[in-house]
Amino acid sequence: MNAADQMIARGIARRLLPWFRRHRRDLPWRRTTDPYAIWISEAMLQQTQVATVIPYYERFMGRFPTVQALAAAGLDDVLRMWSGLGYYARGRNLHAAAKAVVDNFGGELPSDVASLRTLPGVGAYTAGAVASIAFGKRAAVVDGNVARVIARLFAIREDVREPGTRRRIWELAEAMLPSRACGDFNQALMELGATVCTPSGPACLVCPLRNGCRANLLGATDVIPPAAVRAAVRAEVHVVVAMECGGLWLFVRRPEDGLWGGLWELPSALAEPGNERTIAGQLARRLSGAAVSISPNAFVRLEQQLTHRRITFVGFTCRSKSRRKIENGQWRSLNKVDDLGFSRAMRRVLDGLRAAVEGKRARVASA
DNA sequence: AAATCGGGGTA
DNA sequence: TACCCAGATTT
Repeated sequence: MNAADQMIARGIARRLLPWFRRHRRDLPWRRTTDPYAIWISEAMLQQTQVATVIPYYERFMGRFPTVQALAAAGLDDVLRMWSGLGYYARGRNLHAAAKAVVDNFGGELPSDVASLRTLPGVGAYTAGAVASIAFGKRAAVVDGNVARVIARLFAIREDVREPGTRRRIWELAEAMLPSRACGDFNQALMELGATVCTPSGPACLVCPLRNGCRANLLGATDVIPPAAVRAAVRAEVHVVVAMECGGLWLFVRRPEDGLWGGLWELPSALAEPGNERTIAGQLARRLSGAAVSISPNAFVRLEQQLTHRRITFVGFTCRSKSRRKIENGQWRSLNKVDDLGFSRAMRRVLDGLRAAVEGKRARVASA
């Protein structure tokens, strides 16, 4: 880092901290000093916007108010509270980390970056955030907001996702840290990125750092930082088999690794456009262990957009002669599955199934 | 270094 | 539609 960068870096906090005191949003996790609560919020905020997190945070803290409560809970219970929030490894890691805090740290969240980093799901960002915000330690953070703000302040035109660029941005973030109020300073940088120094159309006119910002002086905030190059979205078809026997339906738990790891679902399999019913038939036969006939028509067909794929769900019903015991499976009433964690996509499939079952019941009743 | 992992907000 | 969000982990 050169001397000019050092000069700029040291002047940031003096302008940013007063701005933050006036403009800080009132967020649930800013009303507490409990390190556990702050940690939960940071885990939920990974790749997830503030507005999305708020209701999940409130529910989660109501159900697991302490690290002991979280550590004592079952994984299913944790994933159920995470249901719909996405990136479910976060929930699994949080649960494992809570147990580690109880087992290895006497039930108190460690306060230093190195110890925090040993917890599953706690990376460089989260360790710095918890250390600085919850414990007042002098630790930097770099998230998407901070990377964008720093790239613009110093007119860094390289891809901020490149490791070399990331290292430079971390160094600058550390150089900018004031000697105290580091938690506020880190939050201020992120708040600025979220509300003023936005990805497109930043509000430079009201930015407290506009005078020292090289991208602003160059009129280059629209090209700094450069947009990410993203992988193409691929299309997939997932068939779903809703297998019923005596009013109960078969649910299975997905393997812990991979998409929607550890969540529950109606049994599903990857298919190709056109062979949905064939694949569904094979899946149904494998599950029931006997010849079964699946419905001629799909009870639901819907699309779920993920970041890197567009998944079409096609669901078929079938009736099993017996409720076979399936590993990681349960036979449940359709209306009593609130204790299971589902993906957003599977919840929509289940809504479609309930509607189809209700519709059939109504037709039978009126006949 | 690259791939993987969700779902929603916003222009 | 395209891009991004208080990233971490695995390969």
